[in-house]
Amino acid sequence: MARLPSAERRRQLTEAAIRAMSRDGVPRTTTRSIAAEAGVSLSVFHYCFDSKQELIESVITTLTDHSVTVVKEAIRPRATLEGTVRAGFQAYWDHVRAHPDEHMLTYELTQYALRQPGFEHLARRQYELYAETYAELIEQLRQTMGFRLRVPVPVLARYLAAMTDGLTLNYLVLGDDAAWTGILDTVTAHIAGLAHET
Amino acid sequence: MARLPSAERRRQLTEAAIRAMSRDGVPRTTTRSIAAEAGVSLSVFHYCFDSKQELIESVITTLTDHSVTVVKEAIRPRATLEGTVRAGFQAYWDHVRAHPDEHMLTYELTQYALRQPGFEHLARRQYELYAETYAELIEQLRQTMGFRLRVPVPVLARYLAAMTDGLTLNYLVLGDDAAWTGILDTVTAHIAGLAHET
DNA sequence: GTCTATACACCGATAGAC
DNA sequence: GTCTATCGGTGTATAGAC
Repeated sequence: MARLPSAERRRQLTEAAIRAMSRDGVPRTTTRSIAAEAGVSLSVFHYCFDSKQELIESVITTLTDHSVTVVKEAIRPRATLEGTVRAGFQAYWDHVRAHPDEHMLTYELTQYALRQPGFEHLARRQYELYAETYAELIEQLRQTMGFRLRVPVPVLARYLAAMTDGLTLNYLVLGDDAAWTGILDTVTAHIAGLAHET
Repeated sequence: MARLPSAERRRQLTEAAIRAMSRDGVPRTTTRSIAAEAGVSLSVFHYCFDSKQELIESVITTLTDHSVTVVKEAIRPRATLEGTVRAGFQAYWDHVRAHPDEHMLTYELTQYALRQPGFEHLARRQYELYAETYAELIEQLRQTMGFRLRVPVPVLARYLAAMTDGLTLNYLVLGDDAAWTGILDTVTAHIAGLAHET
């Protein structure tokens, strides 16, 4: 087995864990299966990570940063405010439909973190980061496109984060792609209606 | 050990499992800990249930029916439509704040069911039942209080189910009780605004 | 520092005695 | 119906080779 620096091995094992957990689910993913997926022995795993928890912490931070990137890239100014909101939701929704396993995994890891003593902060960081990301994007759009909001930015940001979270989870459970267009339309109209021109 | 009929033992074990899982989380709840919580031996457990999966199926159906009852009891006609919606959200929200562990457990069990081959139908049944319950309540309120809706009932029902689900999960992760009143106000105004008098 | 081999306690599940 | 013994598999730890 090639001798690689520990940092590189950690990256390999983290990516292997994301693949294995997305495919098999968190509970069924064992340290042995992660090591096999990365092509190393179980002992190498425990040389790079003190425990399975430490590996999962690495997985959570990696995936959280990725999700924030997805949301940030989904939203950018268009011709009208309603069009901007619609395109943003659509881009995010397309990502959910294209990568359901990855989104499912983030929910599983949230539950894992909430139940693991000393890991609650990772779940909170994840959800706070979502709300902060939405808040930044709203503020940015507000300045670029010029409008006022009928509700405070932090309230709208948390509402957006929670609502998209709920829609995503319900889609992952129920599927039925066609059923959500009407809901996205209703939500889009609501959000756009919360803003008015200055 | 007293010799009880198998059906009674199943009920005891199901209730013991709900207590143990709410307290310790699903992954940490072992068949041995459930048996101990119910005051029986491990073998009695495997006499009443073929597997841990079969016990969990019993837990899921029990809790799903309970959640539906909570939502149904939360919503009943008041003086105004906005007041009805507000009181409904408030009653549901009070239940979430009073029993966070039970709500957390339902999310964990949803994830469990989605990942367990042959159990996906339990997760779907759960979420379909929520949407159906909301649809029934909307229809019932519509006839009692007399109003029309700007969106089809099934769309509004699914939207309500998904949104309350997302708000609940975000509250369970972030806590911060005070932060959600503004969001509940915004949502209440939106939902009430989707209806108009006939 | 990196990797191999092996051992241990615990889990879910089952067979078989009483 | 109830219990003991036991199985393969899991997370974790460590002694020691390279």
